[in-house]
Amino acid sequence: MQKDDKFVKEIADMKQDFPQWYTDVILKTELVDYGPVKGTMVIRPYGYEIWEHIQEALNVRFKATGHKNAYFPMFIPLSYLMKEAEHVEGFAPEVALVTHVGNTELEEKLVVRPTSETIICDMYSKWVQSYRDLPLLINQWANVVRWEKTTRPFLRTSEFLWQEGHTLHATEEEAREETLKMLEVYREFMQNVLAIDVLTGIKTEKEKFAGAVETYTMEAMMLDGKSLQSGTSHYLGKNFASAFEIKYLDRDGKLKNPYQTSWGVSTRLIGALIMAHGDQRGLKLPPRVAPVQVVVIPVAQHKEGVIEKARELASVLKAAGIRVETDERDQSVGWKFNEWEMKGAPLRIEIGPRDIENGVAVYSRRDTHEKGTIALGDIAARVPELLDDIHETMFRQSSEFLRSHIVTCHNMDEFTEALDKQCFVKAMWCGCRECEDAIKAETAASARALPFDQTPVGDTCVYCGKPAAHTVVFAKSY
RNA sequence: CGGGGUGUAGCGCAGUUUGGUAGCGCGUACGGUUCGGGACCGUAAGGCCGCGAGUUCAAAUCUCGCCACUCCGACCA
Repeated sequence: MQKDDKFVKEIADMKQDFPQWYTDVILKTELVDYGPVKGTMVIRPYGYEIWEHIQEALNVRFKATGHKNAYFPMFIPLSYLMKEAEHVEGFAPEVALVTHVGNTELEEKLVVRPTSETIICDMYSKWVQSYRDLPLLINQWANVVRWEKTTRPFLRTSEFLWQEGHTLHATEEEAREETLKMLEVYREFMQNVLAIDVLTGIKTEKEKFAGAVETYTMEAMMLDGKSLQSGTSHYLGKNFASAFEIKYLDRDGKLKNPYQTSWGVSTRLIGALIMAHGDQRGLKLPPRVAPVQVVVIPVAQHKEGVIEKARELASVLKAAGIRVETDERDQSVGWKFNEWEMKGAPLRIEIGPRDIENGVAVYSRRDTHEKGTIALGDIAARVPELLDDIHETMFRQSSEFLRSHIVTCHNMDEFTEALDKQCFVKAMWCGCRECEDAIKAETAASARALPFDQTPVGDTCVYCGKPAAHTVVFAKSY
């Protein structure tokens, strides 16, 4: 009993300092471990399986939109990176350089890819000859390296896993359409797979991708009110195509540069779902990516027939296509309940002598902590329904949390007050870089997105009072 | 790169002020009793006290140097 209180308090303390809670919970639940090289992380099997489910769900969507997967090298000649001016400037400070092989200095230094636009464009320039080769729709799953100064597992690590799509199109219109289409693919994925509602919009000039004409973003709200850029889609125009001399012969017999897009999401998504759904008890994983969707816990498992019944239930569920695990470890049930709640399993099923006698099993939902019983014969039918309902409930909670934490502000007093209350700030902005920088310097909040819905929330810039041009959402971010 | 903090068992820490046998909790292994919300008893294994010099009869402890990690600021999926 005393131990229980101590544990609850321990978790409550974690929640007070949210970043600390985050770090503790992902280490305790064995999602990751720290790598020996500073800023790197080891993704352990439990965490990696979440990534695999994310990959599966995205690949289904990419196939549906006509994209094919491919793979490009990790090493990029330094000269490639230098070809697009803004791109070099943006990435140079954080690229890792390979200068030697053994004792021999390399003729041309190699960068470890921070992103693959350059090497992919180099290949595309060989592949594209005719308008018949367009559109070119390719995605790659890869690791990239960005040597950041401060790191946090999943949210920002020196190396991370991601997916990057790179497409070429004959017309600007089609490329712009592609950019928005992929943003929508991401948004729909966040809603229907990760159960996270997001704010979508356009990045300001200051925040956009180095080398892009326009960057679209989806921002997810973490439980402490901070924003996490969870995915981006860029319209690149001809910036890279002209730098890399990608040319095709059009119907009219003229050589032209195609229009380009790129878009990506990373293992940061795992960080997003932890920080957007977690609670005092630990992780709360959305059912569609949870490595263990249902955990079956035999109660009084030493008694005759209990383990057998638990295994039988699990095999029924497995046959119904559910990821299920029977926890037969020699621990008390209370211990197992707590551990699986901390690890975020969406649904728990308890089966003990009493239940067997009554012909039922007890379930407990991770999202609402609601408990109930299911007749043993209905398990295969009821559990999938419950998992779907858990997903819907989690998304609704996420959506309500986001929508109720966006505050419209007309002056800087309201602005700082809203930030203190851990909210996103919706305000007007004149569009100048000076105001954007000044707001960041004073409040630590950055412009996250110009929402698609540009309904004015005032007519003067919240900072300088000049006539305003944009509705912007500001927030502190990870 | 600027400012703080911490390095002692797998993890979390005490011990350092005032030098004198290397400790506690959790975890691990073995044996037993338990099991409907983090059970208990017993036994055991596990240490370059961050690294290097110095002072001393004697250093986790004092002195000097170095290193690593971490939090807060500037940069970022």
